[in-house]
Amino acid sequence: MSLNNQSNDASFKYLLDELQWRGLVALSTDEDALRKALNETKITYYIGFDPTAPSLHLGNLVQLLFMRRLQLAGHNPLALIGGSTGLVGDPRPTAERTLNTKETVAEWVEKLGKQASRFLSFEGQNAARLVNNLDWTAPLSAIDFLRDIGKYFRVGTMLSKDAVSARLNSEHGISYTEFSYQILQGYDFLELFRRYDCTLQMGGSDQWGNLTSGTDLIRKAEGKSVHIMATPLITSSDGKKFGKSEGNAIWLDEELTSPYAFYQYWLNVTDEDLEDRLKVFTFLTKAEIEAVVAEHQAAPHMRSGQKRLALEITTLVHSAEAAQGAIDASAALFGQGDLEALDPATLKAALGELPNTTAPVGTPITQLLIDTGLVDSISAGRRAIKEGGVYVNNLKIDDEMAVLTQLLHSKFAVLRRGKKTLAGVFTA
RNA sequence: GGCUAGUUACCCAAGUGGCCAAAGGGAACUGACUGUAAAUCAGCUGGCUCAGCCUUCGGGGGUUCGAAUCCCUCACUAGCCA
Repeated sequence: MSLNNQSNDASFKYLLDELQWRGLVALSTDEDALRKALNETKITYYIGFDPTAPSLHLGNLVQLLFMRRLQLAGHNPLALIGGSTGLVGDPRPTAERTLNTKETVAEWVEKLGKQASRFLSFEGQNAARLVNNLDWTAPLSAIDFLRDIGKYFRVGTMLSKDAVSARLNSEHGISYTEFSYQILQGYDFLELFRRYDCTLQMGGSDQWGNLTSGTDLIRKAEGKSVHIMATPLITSSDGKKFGKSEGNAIWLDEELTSPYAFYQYWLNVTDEDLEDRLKVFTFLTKAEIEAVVAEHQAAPHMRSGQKRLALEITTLVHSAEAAQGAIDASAALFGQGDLEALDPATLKAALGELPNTTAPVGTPITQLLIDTGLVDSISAGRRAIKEGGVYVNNLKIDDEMAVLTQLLHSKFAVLRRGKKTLAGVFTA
């Protein structure tokens, strides 16, 4: 981690101006009041992360870095892990969520808390604090909940929230459980306001309805006005979903998305999105980003911008060592020279960065494709070969029944599907 | 509680007794072209011991030589009525 090297861009007079320049603020409450609050006082703010998976993903990273920027300006971060909200599930516009068991959610709370902690500083005057909303919702009885909190919520307002109305208008409808979600999130903000004097909640703009439910509740229950800032939904210019590769989410956990795969994801960012990504995901200053973009545009085929972006983020999320490993592996495997020319040590290290398997000579190529996760079934493997999309050591395989024969340095093989999906094979 | 309509592969959606592993579209994947970019064009998308076989059309049961298609039942969803 390199928390110490991070800083905001001193060329901005107001923090909010920098945040806006980075494209992080799509919506907020009273902008002038917020600008003043952020510059003239030190406030306490929070963002919630619900345990809906065993790891945080790139969408969460946007929020974590958003938090970090405020912390760098001296404000006090509260990272909330939704131990209770994760048990309920916020309404997705499409369909009802499947509930996870309490044990699973508890396990994920633990994991997400650890992950989130790496992006914030837990030292100094404005050290970050990790909180879990299960701490204040678990002791609450259903009756107290309905009397003390439910009374502040109007059903008409609740129904009008986008997430709810979208579901009501869909053929899926919405369960009472998910309908209630906004009350829980609103209550979180109130509780954090009472406990920590937390006066700002941030989140994605798709959470707007849930964010306002908190400010409304605090206004009604405490007669105080508090703030919200919402980031825009990050989109890709090519229409693909942001943060997805081959349909899979990009996770921050290296077990789920290897540093190599993570690095490659960023290296493949399309030119049009480059500048936006640099602003959101790196701590480079405005001047630095302008320079990186200018250099990139002068020679787009060199991909210097993507390389810088990938290096910065991989270092941030994993480590400088992991980033270097990914760079070396990428250079070795995507290099012009033939694989035969690589020395055994470099090759071994590069293959180690990829999904890999160990198998003896004579193993069917289709089996190797499955073992390394390049395809899901034998049929898919055969199909891939038939389509001309499978290579071993850069040689196209055209026989569906082909087996492993050619090795590099008599121990390795580089398996490739398509242009850039690679895997390694070691022979015992 | 009652009535009506609905539940099809990753998503949307056609199919109302055999010609259905299931039209079409989207998305993904592969190929060509490129810069590990975008756009475009083409191919392809249940599984397997692959000229054949097996499992799929909300769950279970039934009718039939034969069911995604007909009947019963359960679950879920929407709308209307109470």
